[in-house]
Amino acid sequence: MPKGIPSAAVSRLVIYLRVLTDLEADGVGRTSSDHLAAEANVSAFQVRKDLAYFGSFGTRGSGYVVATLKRELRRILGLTRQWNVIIVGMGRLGQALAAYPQLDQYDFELVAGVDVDRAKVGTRIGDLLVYHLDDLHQLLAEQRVDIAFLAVPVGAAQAATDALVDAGVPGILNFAPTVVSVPPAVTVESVDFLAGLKRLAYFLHTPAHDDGAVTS
Amino acid sequence: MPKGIPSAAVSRLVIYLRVLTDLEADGVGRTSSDHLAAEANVSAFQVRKDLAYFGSFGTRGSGYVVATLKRELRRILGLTRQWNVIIVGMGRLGQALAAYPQLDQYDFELVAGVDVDRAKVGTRIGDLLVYHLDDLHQLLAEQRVDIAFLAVPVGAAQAATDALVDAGVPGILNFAPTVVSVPPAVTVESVDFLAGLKRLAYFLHTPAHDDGAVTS
DNA sequence: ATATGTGAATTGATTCACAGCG
DNA sequence: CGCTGTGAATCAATTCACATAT
Repeated sequence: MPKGIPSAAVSRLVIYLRVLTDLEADGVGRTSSDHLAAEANVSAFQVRKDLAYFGSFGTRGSGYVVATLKRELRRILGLTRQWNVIIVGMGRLGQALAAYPQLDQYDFELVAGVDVDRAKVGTRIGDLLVYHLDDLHQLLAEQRVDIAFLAVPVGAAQAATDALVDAGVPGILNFAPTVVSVPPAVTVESVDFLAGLKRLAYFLHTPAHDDGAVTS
Repeated sequence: MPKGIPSAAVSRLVIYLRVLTDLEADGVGRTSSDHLAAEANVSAFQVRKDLAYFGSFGTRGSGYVVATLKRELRRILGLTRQWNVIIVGMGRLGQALAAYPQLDQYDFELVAGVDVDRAKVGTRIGDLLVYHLDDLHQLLAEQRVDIAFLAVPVGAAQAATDALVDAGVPGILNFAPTVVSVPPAVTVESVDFLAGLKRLAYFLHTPAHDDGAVTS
């Protein structure tokens, strides 16, 4: 069924899922596209269209059952299986990520750290055993790895990416403020706060904005 | 001149600026849309169109002068003036941001920390003096503040945002994994690694991807 | 009566082809 | 002759209006 889905729609599904989680925690049983739209800062049309890309999950006249829609969104987003994650680069950022509390909320499981610093290799940081970047193949032989958090300095990002690709890691969440190149079989998402900061500078610097809304 | 500029174009300008900075560091004096495109993982059409939104900066037949184009992009993005930044939420993330090395590279100047923990208020973290959230007005009276890094827990994000809006902070870089609402006069950019992670899960989970490229 | 689901219309962004200039 | 700059064309995404189901 997924055919030509705007990737912006996927970003919004993530938001809807959060809203639903909050609603469920508040004991709300049913909701509507209007309500979801208000919480997510988008239009109700948008909510219904985004959901329609994947199926139909509501009942006309009465809206959506929170628990049902939440379950469906988790399924659509792939959040019903376990994802094994390694952290590449155990500096300040890598360590902060290792200590991040709610990662396992949706079965993201940290399975190892990776660094090039021999002083760190073999130690435990948090409860992650640290491997050397050169031992990635060995690590991947022992352990399925779905996702790598790339938390190395800019200058090391492409080389580390190449090593990850070579070892067969299919997904990379890139925290380095640079574009990394990968072959088509590998998927990269970037989390780039310096880019966000500079976009913000642009919007503040330049009049002509009417929004007040959010981007990811 | 800025009229109906795709916000994706702004994101790409940030990338082009990085590429130019690298080129300059390598002593390269001239470049072309083809070359920039290759480095930024986009098409040469895209590079030229993005630049054309703001003016014309090259010379036909020979391309762009690195130093000139870099200067123009800095000007367009608003990176030629100083931006005063406060960090709201001096927990693990706030402290990591306070210690981030290259922030002043483009005149982003950290001027204060903010927290609600009385044990932190009045102390220095890094070299940031920490204010109480309730004293924002006082802080803003002493000091121009252009941008707040919102690094508080999810549950506190909207309340802290309201306080920032009320105190008159025009720009917010939101690190909390939630949508915050602001009036139209305030600009928010979000840096949401959990959302990025879930998008990544979706793309890995769902076939139908041909890309290998990046998003911000 | 009410709120979803969806084809059609509109708006927006990207791609293209080539005119324009050095 | 080469590479930029840009109107025109294509492609994608959002908005809308309303038919549809409960």
